[in-house]
Amino acid sequence: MTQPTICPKFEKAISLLSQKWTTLVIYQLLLGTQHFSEIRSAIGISGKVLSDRLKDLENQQIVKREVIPETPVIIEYSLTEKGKSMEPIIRDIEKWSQFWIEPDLNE
Amino acid sequence: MTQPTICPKFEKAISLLSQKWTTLVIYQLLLGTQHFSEIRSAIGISGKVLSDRLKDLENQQIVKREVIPETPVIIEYSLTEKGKSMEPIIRDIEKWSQFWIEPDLNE
DNA sequence: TCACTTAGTTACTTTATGTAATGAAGTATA
DNA sequence: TATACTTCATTACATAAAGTAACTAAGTGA
Repeated sequence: MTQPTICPKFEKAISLLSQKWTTLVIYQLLLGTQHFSEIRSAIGISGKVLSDRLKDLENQQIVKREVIPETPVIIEYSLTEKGKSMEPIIRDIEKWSQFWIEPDLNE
Repeated sequence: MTQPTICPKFEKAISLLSQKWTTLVIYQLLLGTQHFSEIRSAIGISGKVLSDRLKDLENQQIVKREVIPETPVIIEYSLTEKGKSMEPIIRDIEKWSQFWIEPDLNE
């Protein structure tokens, strides 16, 4: 029996979104351009993992990293068009969660 | 500086969706009721992880597990209302991926 | 000089996934 | 009645991903 394989584009999108923190980083950047430590403290991610995630997202052309050559140098992270185009997905998750999720009380 | 914390409902939804395989399992069940080994071979997940995921999703009331007392016993997995309500999220990811994702050639 | 900041990195620990073998309950065939 | 096969799992073990904490380089400011 040949199985209908899952579309590789969809699979790739899923593997991106099912990495921990990816969605929250994008969610945070939907608010606008931010610095490393802003994202870090806003979503409570560690420096190491944020650094990894931002690299992944840059490679996927979802996040843009800009070095502003002032002194001291300023580094700005923002969403590309591709990144911004994920907003509907994230808004849907947001809406769904408001309606359907009961937050855990013991956390 | 007090940070605007992220909504716990949204966070919980995100942590659910960012578990590996969760979305693909739901995606598969959007096609209708299925048996363990159907899901397994359709999305290429291992028995162990599928077992874990289905338990998680049952606990979240996203998936319903029904034991049909025939002989041999038949076990059917399907989406609850809550599970079905995730369809728009998944369709959005699907649409987004079709437009924006270049599949990796080397995989 | 000393303390503090930003944007990371490094070494190490813990948790999550993956792989492969196994089990229980049943069927199907010789 | 062996035996081989199926389904829905579980177990033991290996590897990969994420978390923690200390550290670095370059700069500020007192």
